[in-house]
Amino acid sequence: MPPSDNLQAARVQPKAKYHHGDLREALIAAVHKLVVEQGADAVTLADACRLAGVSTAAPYRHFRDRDEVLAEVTARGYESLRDMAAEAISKHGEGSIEGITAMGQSYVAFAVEQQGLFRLMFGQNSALAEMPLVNETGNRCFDFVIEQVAKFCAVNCVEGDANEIAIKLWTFVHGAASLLIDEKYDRVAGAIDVDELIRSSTGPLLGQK
Amino acid sequence: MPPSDNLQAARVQPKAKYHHGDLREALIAAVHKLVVEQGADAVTLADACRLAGVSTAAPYRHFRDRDEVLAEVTARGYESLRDMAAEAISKHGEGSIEGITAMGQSYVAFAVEQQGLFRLMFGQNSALAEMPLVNETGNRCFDFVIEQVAKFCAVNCVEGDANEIAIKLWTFVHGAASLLIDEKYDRVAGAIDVDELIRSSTGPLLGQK
DNA sequence: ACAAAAAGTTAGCTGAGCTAACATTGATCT
DNA sequence: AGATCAATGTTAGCTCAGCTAACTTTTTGT
Repeated sequence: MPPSDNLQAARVQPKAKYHHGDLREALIAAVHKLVVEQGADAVTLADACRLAGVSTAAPYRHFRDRDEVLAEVTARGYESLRDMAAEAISKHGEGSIEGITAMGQSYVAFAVEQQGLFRLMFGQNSALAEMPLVNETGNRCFDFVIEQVAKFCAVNCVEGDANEIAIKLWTFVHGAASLLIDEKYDRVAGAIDVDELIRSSTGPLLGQK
Repeated sequence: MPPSDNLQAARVQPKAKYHHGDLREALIAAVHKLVVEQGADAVTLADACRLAGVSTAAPYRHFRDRDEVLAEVTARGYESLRDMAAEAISKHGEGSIEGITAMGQSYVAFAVEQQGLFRLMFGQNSALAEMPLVNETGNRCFDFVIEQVAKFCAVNCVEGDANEIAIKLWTFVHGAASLLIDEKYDRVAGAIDVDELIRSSTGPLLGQK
């Protein structure tokens, strides 16, 4: 009898032939799903194999090890976060405070919707941190955010170093996202309106009244 | 031949007798050390046993499972963080902005000095999050921080809800600590003076000019 | 059509978490 | 003091995940 039919039943793409077709992508998709659902630590390559309907040795034809799959998932997370930020900006126009605020809110939304992935992207994993793929997509993502805030500062002639202000805003939003998904806010207050928290802090941090 | 003599050599307290004496504390100390050095995910109960000079089955006389040891380490982390905050406040006096700033800086210092522990305290571990020991010490820690900021607000008659302001400050400091230890700041700027970052943001977030 | 490369498989190793059964020791009770 | 018992060690062994080696099947290129 085949082991754990429940997982095999949830197979992303049923495998009729000996060769899967696109196991590499299927594994990335499966690991992404598991990361989002259970957090990276709990993710097992073996479970991903069951989802994809292949043996536990199959991944090693496509990836060096478990970390390499996680790296791919992480990199795509950065790209996705960047896309969300870009969308927020383009909706309100570059250089507008609404755009900056929306970008911050989208950052938090990403963290909430994909907790496990967010933590993977920002957590400690020395192996991942050293991979060029992860670093490059990460840099592209952060650069975009900083760049947008700097543009805002330029347009609005806010005093102070644009880069420094951008970093402050990022710091705040990142703190909000982290504390929110860690459920730490619950300990010191009732339900918190994080969107409002960000809205009311963006101004002061930008040096406005 | 005995396995991994290098770890046995580093044994916290050499075991001469059959009974260790205080294995419970020795294991907590060993796990703490390993958490700080390598991060919680990489910590192995087996390694802790080697440090303490006992067999890998010994811990189960004192702890239900690996998570219960981590819970103890986490709880002590909260206590330690609270102590650092209390020290910062008492050094500058309650209700002073210097005390609030110092508290924020001590928060960051704790994160930097004990990265792995900080991440354990604020990361995702559903099993730990449900343990009363962890929750209670965590609450005591956060309550203290919030309480001090609220006191500051009361003394200085700052407008706005004291609790809300406290949460904003905490958010900012937590974000700074997280991004700093994740080395994300490096990607968008040269060396950052986090102490200065906190100093220059505390005022605006407190609603001051 | 056939050889080579790509991409699967099974079997098996290591090492960690954990349990069960057994051994040793220190504490307690008479 | 000596016997007993609870506490706290140990060894052996189970499961399961990561990973490798050797083998098999399919696809691809000449």
